[in-house]
Amino acid sequence: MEQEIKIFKDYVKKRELNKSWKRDFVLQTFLQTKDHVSVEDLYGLIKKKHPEVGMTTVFRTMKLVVACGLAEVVDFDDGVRRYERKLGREYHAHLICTKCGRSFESFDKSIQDLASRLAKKKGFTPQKHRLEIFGVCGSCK
Amino acid sequence: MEQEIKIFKDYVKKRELNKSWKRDFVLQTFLQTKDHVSVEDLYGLIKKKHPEVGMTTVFRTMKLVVACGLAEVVDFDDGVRRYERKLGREYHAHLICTKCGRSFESFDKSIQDLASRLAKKKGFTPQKHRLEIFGVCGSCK
DNA sequence: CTAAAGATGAAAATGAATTTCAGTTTTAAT
DNA sequence: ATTAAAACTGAAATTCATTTTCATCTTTAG
Repeated sequence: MEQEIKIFKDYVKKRELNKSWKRDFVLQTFLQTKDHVSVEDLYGLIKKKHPEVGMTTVFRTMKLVVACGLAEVVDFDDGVRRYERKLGREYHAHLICTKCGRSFESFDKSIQDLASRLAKKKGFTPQKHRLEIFGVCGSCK
Repeated sequence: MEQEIKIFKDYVKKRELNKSWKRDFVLQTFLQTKDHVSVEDLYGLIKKKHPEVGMTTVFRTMKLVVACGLAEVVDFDDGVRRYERKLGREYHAHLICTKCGRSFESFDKSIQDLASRLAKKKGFTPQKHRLEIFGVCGSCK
């Protein structure tokens, strides 16, 4: 987490942005989450301690957090943007249960291998990829 | 295309919906498209011949077309829902160029194999999956 | 033919995300 | 420390894709 905060601060400095405790608090709150949080989720958590931080700031901060590579946007097909921590986490696929809505992660080297193989085959320089598997989870069936 | 029209008509009958030439025309227009069309794309095509068909009907019809399995929703991260024909098309990954925005398809058996292997490993019954690879295409670099 | 069930388009509503703007905070130069 | 410029902020307004509403038109069964 220290490392992530440093990356964020460096990024803020590089972009010549001012410092702001609200922004820092949004980041800190985000870094304490697991899995996949929406802005609304985060805003709910933040409000408990600092109701003076607005939703807009959460949106704005998360855009920065993505921009500096600390978070990634994930899409579960429900119209809400979610974020997950990126740093130090290997690439992973998402398994989304279509019954209970819970999501799981699958770490597997072969996903990356496959993605870059397919990209090269088409003359692409791959930047990122995502694999989402929808199905029914063990406890739902 | 005949086959797809039959599937649609059967589905409409099963759901006890009335018939409607407008709906049929939306389907027909969709079936003539390649790649990945948004409702706006489709509406543009439809308006040329039948300006009396409204955007709402296109939205409503495409929901049916997806429901009966003739189309699939694809997400290119730009906030617009796109549809692609499904029937008789093998599963494929999408390669999306982050410079020009064009998208390509990659057919490769190993994607399915990998997805179902990962699903089973987690106790999931897989229903569908999607793989999107973002990068820079050959002509953009 | 006719009434009920469905389908339709225009307009209103929705809802997540973004922009605007006036007021607040931070910064860097004094 | 003072201060003016630049950046940041929340609330409200805006955007934009999609959905809903509703009065009207079309289809269907009887």
